[in-house]
Formats: sequence, C-alpha cells, structure tokens
Amino acid sequence: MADRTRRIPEATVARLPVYLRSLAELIDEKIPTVSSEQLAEMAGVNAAKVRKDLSYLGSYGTRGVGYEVEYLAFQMSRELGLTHDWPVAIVGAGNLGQALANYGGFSERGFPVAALIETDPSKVGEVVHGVTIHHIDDLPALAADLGIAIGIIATPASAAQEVADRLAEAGIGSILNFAPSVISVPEGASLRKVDLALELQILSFYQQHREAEGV
Amino acid sequence: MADRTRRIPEATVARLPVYLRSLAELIDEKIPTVSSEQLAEMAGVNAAKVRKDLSYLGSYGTRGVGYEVEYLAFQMSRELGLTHDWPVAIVGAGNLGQALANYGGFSERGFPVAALIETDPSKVGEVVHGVTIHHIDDLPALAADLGIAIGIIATPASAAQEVADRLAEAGIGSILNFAPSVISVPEGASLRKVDLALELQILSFYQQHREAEGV
DNA sequence: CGTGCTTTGTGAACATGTGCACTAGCGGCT
DNA sequence: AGCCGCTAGTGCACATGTTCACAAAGCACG
Repeated sequence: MADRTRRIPEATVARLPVYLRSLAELIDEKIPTVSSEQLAEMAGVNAAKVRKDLSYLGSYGTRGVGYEVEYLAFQMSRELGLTHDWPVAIVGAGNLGQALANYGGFSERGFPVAALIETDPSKVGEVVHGVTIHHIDDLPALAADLGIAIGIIATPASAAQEVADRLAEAGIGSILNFAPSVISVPEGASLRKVDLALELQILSFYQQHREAEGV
Repeated sequence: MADRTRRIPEATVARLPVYLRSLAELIDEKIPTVSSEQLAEMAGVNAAKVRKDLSYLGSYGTRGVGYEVEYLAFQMSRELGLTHDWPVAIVGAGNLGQALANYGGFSERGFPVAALIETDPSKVGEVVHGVTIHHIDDLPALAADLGIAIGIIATPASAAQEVADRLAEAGIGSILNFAPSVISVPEGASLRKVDLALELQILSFYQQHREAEGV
C-alpha cells in the first residue's frame, strides 16, 4: 500500500465507521494501543481484514505493538470526512421524517438536521424538534446557505424519485433513501438506501428456510 | 440450475425483495408479462443479473416472451416465506422503538408488530399504537404464544448484546439490529443491521473525496 | 548486541459476485 | 411446415472481496 493511489475498496469504506466506533470505545476506556486482533474482535470481523483495511489508510501500525488508538481514530476521522459537521436536510415531514428529526443520533454523530423539507404548503413554517419546515422550492437556497451536502429522503415511495431529482438540482451530492423505492441519481452522486421491509423480508427468507430444514 | 441444490447466493436473496416490489407494481398496472430487460430497469440492475437471479428460483420464464408476472410473484413470495405474516417483537420502547411501532410499513408488508418489550418495569403495561408493552422476562412465553420468530432491537447500544442473547434464548432466530453496536448471535441465527449514522458516515466519505477532487 | 516474542503489512490462493455474449427454445407469421 | 424474431438461461471471463500464511520489523530482556 506504499502506493499513493489510495482508492479504498467499497467494502472497506463500509467497515471504517465500525472500526471508528470501536476506537471511540477504547478512547473512553483510556486504552492507548490496540492490536488488529482486538479490534477485529470488537468490530466482529477477521483480524487479517482489519489489517488490510487499515493499510489502505496508510501504515499507521507498529509491528510487535499494534495501533495507537487516538492517532488511528484521528486518521480515520479525517479519511471519512468527520473532522467537521455535515448538516443534513430531511425531505418529508411525515411520521418517518419527524421521527428521524427527533432521533438524536444524527446531531450527536456530526450530522445535525439543518432543515425539514415539505411539498405540502400547510406544513411549511411549523417547527418540529427545533427544526423549521421549509418548502421544497427553497431547497437550492437552503442548501447553499446552510452548506447542506447530504439529503435524506423520508417521503412515500411515489415521491422519492422526484425528490432525488430536486436534491440533485440543489447541488446535494449525497442521498440516503428511506423510501421503499428504487431511485437513480446523477453520475457522480452517492446513494445509499435503508429499507426496513426489505431487511425483514431477507430475514424471512432465511427463517423460512431454517424452519423448512428443521422439520 | 437444473440442480435441486437450490442454494441461493446472498447477493441474490438481497435483491429478491426489490424484484418482488417491482412485480407488485406491475400487478397493480395489470401488466401480465415482463421481460428481464424491463424488470432490470425497474429494479435498477443489469438484465443478465435478473435472469441469473430468477434462474435460482427455478425456470419460470418463457423464451421469446418473458415472465408471467403473477406466477413469478407467487413463486418469489413463496421462496421468501411471505405467504404468511411474520409477527415481530420490538425490544426497546424508547423513541426509536415507538417510532418503529408506529410506522405502518411493517404490518402492511406482512410483519405485524405483535409486542413491544422493555426492561424498565414502569413502562410495562402501557399501550403504544395498539401494541402492549411487555417485560423482557415474558419474552419466551410471548414468542411461543404469538409465534414470534423475528426480533427488532431498538435499544441503546449498551443493551444490544444482552437483548440479542435474550432473544436467542427465547427461540427467536432472526434479529434486526438498529442499535449502533456490533452484536453476535448464535450459529444458525440470522442477523441484519440498520445503522443510520454508519450510512451517513459512508456518504460523508464519498462526499469528502468528491469535494477534495473538485478543488 | 543478539535472541525471542509479538504483531503488522502483504502476496497469493480462494470465494463470491458481475456482466458479456452466446445458445436454446418459444411463439407468431408466411 | 418452416423460418424469423425475441428473450430466457447459462458458460465463461473478469472484478471484487476474503482469508491464510509468512516475511519484515519493532520491542524487551538478558
């Protein structure tokens, strides 16, 4: 990995936050160094994978010793772009949107909810958990003013693609989609999805097959 | 795929629900047949992948024609175990747990919330959105009585592993973990996780790198 | 200063997943 | 009946991800 071409594999990127959370725990416990073995245990993965993943960030370990917790956490935060907050906009102020705005986990982890967005004009202006509801037409201005680069779609499935388009137009390049709907974003933008029913259906598949087996 | 050994790859299993949702749309529109090309478009994947995925279910297409929508949907539901409801238990009646209980998407898609579970005795007995809060000690009895095979962890991270253990003891073999915490389940059980902060951190990584690029 | 213990970093084998490109086979039309 | 157009099914090459196993390198101790 002496290479400057630090193209980090997707699978690795998806694990970095897990490592980072483990490191945060170690910092709380004032543990100064950690081996790949220990970190693997905490993150629920294989030690070789930890070492390979970390090696993409650079050569931050010491042979015979392990990794310095604070230093590694810092490097990882930097790589993940977590050295500053990322204000997010939640589109859709229905049940889900309000629950997400209410959920403290976001701000706490550096993703403050800067705006709630609606299409329904009757809701605009309301304040939910300290966040004002804006109209979707104001999105470009809001995004620019508040420096919003991440949008969360919490609308019904039928509106999701339309919203994604509006977000993209407003210059928001990262989208997290909670709507149970396949959407596409422009080349160069990032899209991740959280689909609760889908997760349950996957569990159902394996449960079903276990039960069929067991009989 | 003439083989009876229908071991369906994980990646395929994860896509089946997406196909099924697309098929449901086609049924609504009363469209009788669909080609892999069309289905691929709807599901946001490659047509060859659709064909390969579907071939794991059996040979349900007709060359030159496509797939019969209703028949395929039925076969897929059967394979996913969606021919009957799967009652679920949500553990943790805090913000997140209550929001999930409230979220209609579950029951609607065949996963009715049969019980809310708490450790805090002062909450036990309350009814939230028609669901009674039970104590975690009653979990084994509840699971058996109500036929609960899927548990949802909506507790703080610190309680997640303990809850997972209790769920496993109660004979619940499928777990969906919303807590930002790595947990382990017994061999043979299924575990999926939904981690909102993690998704945002992944988005942050790519956003950060795009911005660095763009400068 | 050298020896032994430990742990990283990584090459290489293996496993899984993807996508092209071709073959097989059905339906409709002449 | 035979031909043509279309689309499923799949072998194969390639890409990505995982894991093992080992050499390289640091530290501690005599």
